Amino acid sequence: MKILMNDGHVAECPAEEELHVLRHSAAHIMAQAVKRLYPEAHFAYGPATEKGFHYDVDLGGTKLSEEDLPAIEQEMQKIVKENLPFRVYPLPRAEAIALMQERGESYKVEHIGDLPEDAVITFYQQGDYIDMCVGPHLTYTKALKAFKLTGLSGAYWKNDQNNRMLTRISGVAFRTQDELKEYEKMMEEARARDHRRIGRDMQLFMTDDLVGRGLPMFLPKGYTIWQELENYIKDKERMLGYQHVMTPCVGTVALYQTSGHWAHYKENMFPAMEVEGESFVLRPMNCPHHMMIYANRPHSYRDLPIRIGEIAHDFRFEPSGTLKGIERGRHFCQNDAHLFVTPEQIKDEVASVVALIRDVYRDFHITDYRCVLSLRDPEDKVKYHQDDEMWERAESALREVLTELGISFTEEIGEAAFYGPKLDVNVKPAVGAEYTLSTCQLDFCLPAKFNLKYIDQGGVEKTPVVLHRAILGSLDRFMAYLIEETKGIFPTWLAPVQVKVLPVSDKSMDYARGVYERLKELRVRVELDDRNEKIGYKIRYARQEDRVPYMIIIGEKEVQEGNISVRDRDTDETAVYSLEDFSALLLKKIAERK
RNA sequence: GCUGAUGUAGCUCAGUAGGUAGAGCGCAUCCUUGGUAAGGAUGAGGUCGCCGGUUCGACUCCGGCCAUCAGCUCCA
Repeated sequence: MKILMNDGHVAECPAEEELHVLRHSAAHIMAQAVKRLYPEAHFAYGPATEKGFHYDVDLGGTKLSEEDLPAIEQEMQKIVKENLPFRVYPLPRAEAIALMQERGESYKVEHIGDLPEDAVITFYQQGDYIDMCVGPHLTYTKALKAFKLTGLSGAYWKNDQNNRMLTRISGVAFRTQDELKEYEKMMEEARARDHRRIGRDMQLFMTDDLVGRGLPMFLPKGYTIWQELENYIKDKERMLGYQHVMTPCVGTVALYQTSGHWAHYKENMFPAMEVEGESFVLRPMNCPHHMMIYANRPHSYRDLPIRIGEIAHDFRFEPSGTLKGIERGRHFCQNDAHLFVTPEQIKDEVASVVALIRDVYRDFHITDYRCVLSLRDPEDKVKYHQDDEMWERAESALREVLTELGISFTEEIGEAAFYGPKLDVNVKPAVGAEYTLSTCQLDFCLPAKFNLKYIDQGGVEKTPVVLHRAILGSLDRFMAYLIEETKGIFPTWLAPVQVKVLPVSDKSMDYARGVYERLKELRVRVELDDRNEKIGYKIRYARQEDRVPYMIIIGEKEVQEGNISVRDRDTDETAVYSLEDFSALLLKKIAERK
């Protein structure tokens, strides 16, 4: 594929760049189509994206609806057919501004203002459409062979919600029609994996308007998984010396004033409740409660590290537009812990947290994740606790430890908690934007605010350092992730129903019931399908609806021979066992969390 | 919260130029006792998201609200 570089020469495109160029040019072609249909349109940013492209457009008073997309797409097809050549030319800054002003492209003018004084400003033009752009681009419009407009949404100018909202028109583009079809198929599969859909189909959780927005409720089957996860992580933590506590979901406003949440986090909290002259809030985090537990009695350096863990219910007033099933709600349960350590212990404890994250990810086969060192934005005087020296110390300490541990991470400014920097481990869901699963945060701030102390070797009072960490993040979100990764086909130890007993007919019902009762005694999560249906129907149901790992089929043959036929979900193969042999194997598998 | 779209049975979806609704699956009952992914019959389910307005009459038209979805912003 030939591409037009911004110095005017035509080059062969490196294979790995092809899609990006294609998509970027698609954005320009779309802009041209939009300009033809809506001469009043002005353009902001129009980049290539992961699977396609979008352009943020200011249409003045014109409202676009999804019904208008086919017309824009058709106009794009027309432009492709016209096979217009792309041209490129540089302009001196003043002329560039003049050209954009003349065309009413105020966003481009503003963009030029943000560029360095000596920047070379290049313009790409196809037909009568001119766009300020560094390129490269296609050489002819006909090179765009497979694209589709996918949606319409809003987007803030420069991603700032204080700015004007523009109309974002999005599309996808690929090298060939086949690739496009492949993509559409993949998207359909992704939608089928959406945890909200599977959660409803499998009866894992529900929501109700009357209960409230962003307040999911776990149904018996979902809560079963939830409890298994809770036991799993608490068990791991106990082995690492964590002690678990239980604290209330409410605290006084004064508590959160002390911690600084009231100053830095109030926007995300439910408003205060006045009771008998005191103000209470639903807690958004558990740090203050755990600080008070630490402060409950004096500590020696010999006691540290103290690791306080809790599966804690939290409430955050999330903007309504951000709620998403159990991935992000206004109530959730954190797998939270606070590690109170001496400065010398920071490194070992961070290492131990990182090791735990890796261990857990191995258990759940999580391989596709990204580590981010989240730093404060020093310019943001509102969001962050103000203490430059403290931030300097915390950020460099955390960076140093992560580097020493050989973790590859990217740094992101303005992503820190108000009290300190964090290591975030991010994953991507089937549908939607990346989110944080695990986090480990280094905090020199809260221990001081709560005046926490320990007595060091020399008998001197010192302030401990606190690590805030969540491994499963929130159980809710972790479950959302698991549902999407497994498509609801949970490993046996997590499966809400582990075994389903399916009698072939009433003649084998008594025997089947005996098998069912025995497995129940062994604490296996077992169900008996005693409905008056054919065996084929029961099997289909057990597979499709419940995704049950094991089906035990009981007919007259099994009754006579005194054994059971077990059909394995994963292999689809049926084998004959004695009930005792099978249950021994099953219990072992469950105990090993497989 | 912002921009846009959507809201009909448990689920997936039809439907009416305004005359109070249908299908498939699921569910219940009966027949069938059937051996590894759909046996048959009958039946019960709907304040057509909620509240107002226009109209003789609104699921349909208009307004407001609520919720959901996509994206933006934000976050565990």
